Amino acid sequence: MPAEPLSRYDQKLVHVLKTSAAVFADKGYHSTSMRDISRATKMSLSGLYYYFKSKEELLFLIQDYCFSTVIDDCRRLLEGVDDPIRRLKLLIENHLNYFVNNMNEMKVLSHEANSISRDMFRKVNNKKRQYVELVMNLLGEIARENRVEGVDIRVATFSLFGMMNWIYNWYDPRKDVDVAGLSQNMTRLFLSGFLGDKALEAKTLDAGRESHLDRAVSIWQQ
Amino acid sequence: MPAEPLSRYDQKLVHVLKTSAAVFADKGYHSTSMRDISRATKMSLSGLYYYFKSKEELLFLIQDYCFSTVIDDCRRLLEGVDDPIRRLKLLIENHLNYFVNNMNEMKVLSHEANSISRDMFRKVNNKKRQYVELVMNLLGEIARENRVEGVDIRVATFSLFGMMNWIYNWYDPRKDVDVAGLSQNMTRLFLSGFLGDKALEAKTLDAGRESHLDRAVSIWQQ
DNA sequence: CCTATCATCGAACACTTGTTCGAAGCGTCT
DNA sequence: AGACGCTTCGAACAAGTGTTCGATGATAGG
Repeated sequence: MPAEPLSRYDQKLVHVLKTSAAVFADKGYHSTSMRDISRATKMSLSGLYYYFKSKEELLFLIQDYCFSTVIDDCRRLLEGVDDPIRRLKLLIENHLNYFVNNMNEMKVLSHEANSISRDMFRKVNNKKRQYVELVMNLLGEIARENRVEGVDIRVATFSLFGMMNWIYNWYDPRKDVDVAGLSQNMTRLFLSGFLGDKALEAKTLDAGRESHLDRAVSIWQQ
Repeated sequence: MPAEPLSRYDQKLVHVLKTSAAVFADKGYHSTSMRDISRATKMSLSGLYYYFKSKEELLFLIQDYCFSTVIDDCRRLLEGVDDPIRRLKLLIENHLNYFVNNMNEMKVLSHEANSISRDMFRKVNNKKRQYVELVMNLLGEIARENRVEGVDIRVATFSLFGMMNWIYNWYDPRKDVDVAGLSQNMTRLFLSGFLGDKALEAKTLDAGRESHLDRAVSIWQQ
């Protein structure tokens, strides 16, 4: 539901962003030259600088635009839904759906977060933090309502993000389950893991609490 | 348990690798110059090339050495353990323990996997594939024994790796739970999620199977 | 048709990059 | 001492980098 038609300028900007994101996703930000971007967008090298004033700002625009959309979509989707478990399920669905449909941008967002300067980083990171806090609070709420015990909320939150964000490393739309299946699987994996099965826990987890590891012994440990 | 004392050469090589890994982890491979490495290791620029013949090989050595150790440690640890659930728990513990104690190298391994050439990539990736298959088979076995249904094994496998490997994005040893707690949390999250709670599932998951998402509507979708 | 604004371009600049090469330092054994 | 192999170095090179600048083409309104 685009609010208004995009101007010629905006249309071309979006095209440049989308194309650049694909190249960045493929070769990585730092090993992509502006000449690569020029080739991919079929624009002259100097012509690109009409749309942004540095390579770094190009990366920022991709990240900011992309992440803003995830959050806005999420906010809109969760509006009016009260049950925290249902909210979580919708959030997971939205996140994965957007991720799969914009894999290039999301890869760039996940992978090149540290490749921009302090100020820009801060701006993107603020939104990121908001999003993380949304999830963390949601999990806290669910934990309270369902008397979840023995799970660190921070660990749970980032485990969920890890599950979801890792997909750009392996997910192949052509051979893997579709987005709906992906959402269903991950929702089930995480949610019933988070809520826990008290009987099961007692049986399988407490039995081997002692650690079987020496400290990591390797050549790395000087 | 180092089998034999390292030669002067090997000692220095390891020092170079470890130092370089820290710099790569901090600034990223591509935006780290050989001059940065030279500064960090307090060696001359050309002196470095006595230990490897290109920047790329340096990255490869870090990745290969580091990953080989994870796998070897894992193999050794699992030897003689038959119960698949216990095997999985040990594997998770080993993985996280090594990850936390060698965060720089693991970050480089996870983050810069695509930054090396075809041949080197293939060599590292073979080991990676072995490792992934080990886990995937393990999960298959557990699923069979416990009549786990409705979970895609591939999705489950990479969800587990996602949970574990994502930690370099957030884990801070100074403020988060220690490795033991981390293992415990993630083991519980994943395992009881994977094994599932049939009663819970029926109650919370089937209720909302319809998707509440339009396709991702955003400026990105041309 | 003229003009003002938007959009694009080629060519060049200043700088950093990874890598090489020959020579010198170092320690150890004869 | 002498000689040999292992290790380190300074200086230089060729290639590629992001960015700038002034000028040219396109487009639409008067």
